[in-house]
Amino acid sequence: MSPVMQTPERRTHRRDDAGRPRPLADSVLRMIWREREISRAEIARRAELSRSTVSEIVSLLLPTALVAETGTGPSRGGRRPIVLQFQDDACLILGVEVGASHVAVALTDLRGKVLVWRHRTHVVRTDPKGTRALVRELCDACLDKTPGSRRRLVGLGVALPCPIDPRSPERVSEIVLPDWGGRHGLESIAEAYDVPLMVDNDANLGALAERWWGAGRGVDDFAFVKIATGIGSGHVSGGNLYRGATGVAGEIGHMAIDSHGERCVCGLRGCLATFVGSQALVTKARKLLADYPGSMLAANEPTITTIEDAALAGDPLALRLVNEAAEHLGVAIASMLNLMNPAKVIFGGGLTRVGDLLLEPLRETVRRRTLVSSVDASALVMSELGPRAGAVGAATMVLKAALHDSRLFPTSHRRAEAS
Amino acid sequence: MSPVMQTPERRTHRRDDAGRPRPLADSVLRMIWREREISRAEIARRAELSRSTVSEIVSLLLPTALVAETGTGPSRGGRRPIVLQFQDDACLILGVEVGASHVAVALTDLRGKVLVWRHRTHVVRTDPKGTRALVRELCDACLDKTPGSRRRLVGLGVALPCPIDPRSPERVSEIVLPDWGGRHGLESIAEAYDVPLMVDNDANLGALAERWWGAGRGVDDFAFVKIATGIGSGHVSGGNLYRGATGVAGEIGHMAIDSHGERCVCGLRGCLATFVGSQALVTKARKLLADYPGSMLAANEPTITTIEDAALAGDPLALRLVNEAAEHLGVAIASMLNLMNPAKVIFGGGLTRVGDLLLEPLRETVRRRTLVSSVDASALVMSELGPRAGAVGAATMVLKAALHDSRLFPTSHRRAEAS
DNA sequence: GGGCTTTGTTCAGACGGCGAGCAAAGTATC
DNA sequence: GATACTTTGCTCGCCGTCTGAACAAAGCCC
Repeated sequence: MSPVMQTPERRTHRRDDAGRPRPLADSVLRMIWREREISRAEIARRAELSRSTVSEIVSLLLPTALVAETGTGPSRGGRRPIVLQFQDDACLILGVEVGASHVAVALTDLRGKVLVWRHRTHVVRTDPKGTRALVRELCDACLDKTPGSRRRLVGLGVALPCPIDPRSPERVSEIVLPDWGGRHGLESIAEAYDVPLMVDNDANLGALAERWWGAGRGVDDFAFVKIATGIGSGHVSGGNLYRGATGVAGEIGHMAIDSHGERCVCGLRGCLATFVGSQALVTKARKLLADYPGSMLAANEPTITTIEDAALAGDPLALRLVNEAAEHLGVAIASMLNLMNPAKVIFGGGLTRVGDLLLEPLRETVRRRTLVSSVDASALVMSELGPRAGAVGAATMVLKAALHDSRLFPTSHRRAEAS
Repeated sequence: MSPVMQTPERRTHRRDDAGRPRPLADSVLRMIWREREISRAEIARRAELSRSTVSEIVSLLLPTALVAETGTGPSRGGRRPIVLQFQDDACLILGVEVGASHVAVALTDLRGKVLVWRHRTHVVRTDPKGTRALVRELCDACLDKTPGSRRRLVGLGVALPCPIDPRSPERVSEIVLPDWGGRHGLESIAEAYDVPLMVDNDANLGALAERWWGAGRGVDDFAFVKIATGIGSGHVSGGNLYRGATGVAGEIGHMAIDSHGERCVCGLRGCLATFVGSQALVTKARKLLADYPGSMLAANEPTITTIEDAALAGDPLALRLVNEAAEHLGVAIASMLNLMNPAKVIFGGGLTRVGDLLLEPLRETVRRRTLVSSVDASALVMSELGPRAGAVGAATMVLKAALHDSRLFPTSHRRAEAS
């Protein structure tokens, strides 16, 4: 039962695993997914099940087309095993990222591979209606490029640029998105495709994407810090997303790192966001331009993109801005490490374009500022998924839900609508 | 499977619920515990089980003496139900708190009620051997006061004043307790009683105690902030303890709230602990004494206790110290709220003696400093368990483990040693 | 080729939980 | 007070799930 699922489940059942056909079938399916290729005997050994049970479960899995027999594997001193292979292309998932000023849609397979990608800038904050139409348009475009995709669609995942309370996932914050009327209103799109809709915050889904496909693979406790217009973080704890009481956990941008600093919109003084957000950097660049008359930034009105470009080109002013941002970010990260004790911190979002220019001074700051040294410098890394993290994470949320309740897969027993 | 259990489980089993007699028996037992008194039919309704299944499970539970039939309840329009009552006094638990400078032991029943309490100050940090002997002595004293207690003992829980990594619970931090040689060495005591040993950090166990018996009842996401020699926090998320990657989560005392502040032992500048810890308050009191010649604190060398007393008596200097501590604490709490989004914050430890003197300015600071207002002022409250939170929490850890695996209860099928 | 191992299947059986049915013991209605 | 109805707790047969034993097929090793 995903806390962020909006559409009701297709069948009712009483307890978490009861009423479901073959309680262990899903865990066997997940193992095949995880291992990609595995034999029945190997499943039995790893899951500590009897070979007869595994055999019976596999015979139920084969007709779903999610798993296929693909030849034989190497002998272990006896009969050669039949290789069972998870069919990554058996189904498709739509992952949508709605940012502050853009919409991106990824059509993925069951291994997180992006098959079709659509991206368009849009005034999301002020135009909810147009944004909804755009999401629909880009989703349709993705599906139309892939024959038969509607029939094989598992679900629609959406990353939104505001906190989502798992208890009422249809609501969006009226503070962050004042023109949206408190609702994202994307239900009709999922209904048009007859699939479940799931939504969550973009930082959470970025974290999820890194956990499954990126720098967070195999790491059960880490933080994903997204530096874009604002700064948000998603936290994975014990392998699962940490959401807090009302789903607004991860507002690392509003940690106070200097109680004498400037007042922030959130009410605190000296928030991290007042030092490191795009707007803060641009403002600071303007202020310092007088001291750096030869800077590349003097040519035009500075933007976050030109600052990044200048830093990569070695411009002293831009480098100073990045260095100071790293210093402030380091203080907040150090506090976060002491409080939440992740094993790793993954940085995503726009500013990560500058790569080690940001990361090196950041590592140095954190190294100087944590005695308990809950993480060493090597645990501060850049996102591996880059700008696609949000949309891929949205698709991953659907994949995760389906792998934990395989009845969500549209295999055989479901719809026969037109593709 | 508790992550902090040190002694191996009594029987081996393969999966979490497999190999265990009656998978649903423990959840029925927990329901009876939770409801105190309940009929078979009511259990069947709430757990969505058939009456026949419940009947059979109860017939297994009755011989354990954890549950007893105690008459009949009111009719609901038909035959009157037989009341099943959880027997809180069927077993006993030892909960130990080892503080920086004291040892306390509570012998509790299965409802967290403290039956015997022993407390003694001791130089814990510098005398590991004497501390271990003292723990043993106080435990023996508790057991000796209660006839037959050794036979009915479920386990030994210990709260330690340093982070505990669930993956190696026998280890203690060499930084926090340098004289202890990296190990707490309490295994032999549990072995002497032939019960499992479980250990965890004192802030975590304070949080657990408040969750089960205090201000955190029914709250699935909250933070417990312990203000004593240092400042630590325990976090409950989704009803369970949040431990982080290596069990050191909750070092709220080392959040940086002023990057220009004094350097802290931890490497950061302007840590909360440099403003609000006992030592910080005493130092500050000395510094300010010149400005407050009439202060009650001028009589003797100020200590944290005399400062608390003076504040309660209305002394201006002491009140100023408390107010400023509340202000700094408020900044850290606000940041923590933004990052972790608890529904409530519970304050424990020594400084809480001053009560609303601390809480009121704290609430005001937090109110001013959180726009997203993830908690309102009423969600900042004092501990309900006070100085016993640690020891009671240690016992609760054992109780929780036993209620999730009733084979830990020493009922019938176990030892017949001398009591 | 013979002995051994491994794989995957079949089949009888154990076990947990379920629903039907029933007696006991209550309430509601006349 | 008699009758009808409800609720409780138990017994019993049934079903689905998983298991172990047995077996054939297919490999390895000597």
